[in-house]
Amino acid sequence: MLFNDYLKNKLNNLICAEFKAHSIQEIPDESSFSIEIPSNKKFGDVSSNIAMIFSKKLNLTPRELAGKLCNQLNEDKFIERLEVVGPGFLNFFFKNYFWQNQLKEVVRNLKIYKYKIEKKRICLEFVSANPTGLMHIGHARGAVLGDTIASILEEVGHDVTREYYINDAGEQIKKLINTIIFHHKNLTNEKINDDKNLYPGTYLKEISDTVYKDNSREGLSNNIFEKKIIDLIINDIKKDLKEIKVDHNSFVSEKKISSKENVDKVLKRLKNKNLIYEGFQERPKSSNNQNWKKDKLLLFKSQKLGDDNDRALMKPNGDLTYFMSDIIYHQNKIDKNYDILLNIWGVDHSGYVKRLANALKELNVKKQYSFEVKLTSLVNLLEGKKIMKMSKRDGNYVTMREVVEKVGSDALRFMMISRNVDKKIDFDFKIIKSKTKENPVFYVQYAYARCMSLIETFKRTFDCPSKKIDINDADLSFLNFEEDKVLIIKLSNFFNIMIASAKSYEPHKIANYLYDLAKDFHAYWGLGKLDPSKKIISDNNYEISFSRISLVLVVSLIIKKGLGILKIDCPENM
RNA sequence: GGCCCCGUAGCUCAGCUGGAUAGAGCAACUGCCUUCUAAGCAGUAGGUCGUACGUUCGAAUCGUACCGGGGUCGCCA
Repeated sequence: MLFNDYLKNKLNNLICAEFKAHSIQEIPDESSFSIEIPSNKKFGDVSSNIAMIFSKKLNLTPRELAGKLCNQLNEDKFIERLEVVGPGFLNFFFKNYFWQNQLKEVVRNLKIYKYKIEKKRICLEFVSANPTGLMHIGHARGAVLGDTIASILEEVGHDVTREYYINDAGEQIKKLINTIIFHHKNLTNEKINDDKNLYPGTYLKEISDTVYKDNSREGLSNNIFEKKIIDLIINDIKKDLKEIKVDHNSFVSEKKISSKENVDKVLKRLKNKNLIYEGFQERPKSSNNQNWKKDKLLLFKSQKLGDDNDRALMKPNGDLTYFMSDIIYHQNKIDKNYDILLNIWGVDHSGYVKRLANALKELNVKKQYSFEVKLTSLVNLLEGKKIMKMSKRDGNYVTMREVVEKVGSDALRFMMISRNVDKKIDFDFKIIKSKTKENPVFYVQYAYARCMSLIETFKRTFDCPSKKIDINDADLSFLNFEEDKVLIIKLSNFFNIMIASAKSYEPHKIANYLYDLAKDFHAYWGLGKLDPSKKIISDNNYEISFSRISLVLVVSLIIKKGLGILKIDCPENM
């Protein structure tokens, strides 16, 4: 059993017994106390705050309870030493063979580890870039983040749908179609500028050419013409997503889901809740819509729920607002009985989250579900210290495609999740292309390659080129140095990182862990430089070499597993 | 102005959701290449965790207020 599970069980049982002895009915919450790896070695290999958590309930001081637990644990065959320290910490020092054995546990668990989670059905919506142009670097962040979160959630055992919501309705599509038609009719090569209310850029010119070349516009209904254009763009987006290994298994069309039937259904429910009315709104300050008229329209009583304003559901011309179709879309997900609706949106949608959450809550008072949104911050493209200008005005922004061509999928993916969502990312081409420690992708991959190289050297040295390194054949009792232990503890903590990452929807925890592990491993490797007796492969001692190479093997397995979840390659040599 | 996010070393960021002496990378300085991959390793230096109260055994972490920075407040999506 892995150390965390072992201690958790053990401590939990003891606490349960204490509760019983004190005639306390309730069952102690296993998740309320911690099993952690202290940053300071002095505080043990592992430490727990359990006594401080439960002492009050048991009417003891933390140190008293800790002492009691300590006495009962002292017989444990794996524990070398156990201390009660400070306010009541329990600090565990395990025997070496316990840690040596953990290495085998890690390998065993790599395939079969059962994460302790309650399995949920999760609908994860991400990317959902509008089909009006190619993806840019900001989209890439949402794409990689969403895809990676999905992989992590699946790894720990959830059931995840990766969904792309295609915004194929509304004003922007009209603008798109107008742009396509403009290009076709534009024989004099007139430029698009702001006041034309069209999308700038050469990309849509190409789309226009393709649409009109393949199939004459004649004979196509407006609907089919429109669909053809959107399909072309969506296919380009899909192609780009494939390049960075992002794959959705569900595409939902806004147009389709906003059927009259669905609209009526939602409106009826809102009406029953007395949340809609017909009224007027002031012209918004920021709107540059020249066609704006003060008109009667259907409104949602958002103010009642703490919003600044009531919000439009239907435009005067009968079209749905984005808000309305989004309610329908999310209602649809709730009706499909997902436990969790998780959305990855750009941070510019922040003001919109509460509004939608409120509407959904009102519509689903009795329903169990949770609605969560991760808002991704900006990405700056840098070349050294210089920020590359993203000129949106003329439509010539740096596309994700170009970035991938320059740095590859691995580097892009790693960078995009290396930071918490609410921090901006400086995507520096200079760093990302460098082969140094400063470039985290490289550093981790290099650690893996170094492991592979060591394993090869081991086989060469002991003349067993076809040998398969099996940790069960190794005598791990040679792994007695403090440095061995540090690495082993790190490795046996992998599954805890995974679950923490899944719980908080934060892939950067895994990225950071892998960087840390790589660092520890490189340090381990470096020991041989300072002290030849600590070389991983010592020419004259097969047994010691074999045990150390087993440790190296597990490092490589964990890196491979971790990078695999992040969908990043592990080159065998670099 | 309302709401959301951020403020940790000179710079870019972690900090395991309340734990013990706050950690990495870069930049600076010092060692280590007849090499188990120097594309690397070891070491030195660098901090009033924006400020002030509060919550408790204990706060970078939770709460409130303020200061500073960003985002957002459409009949765009």
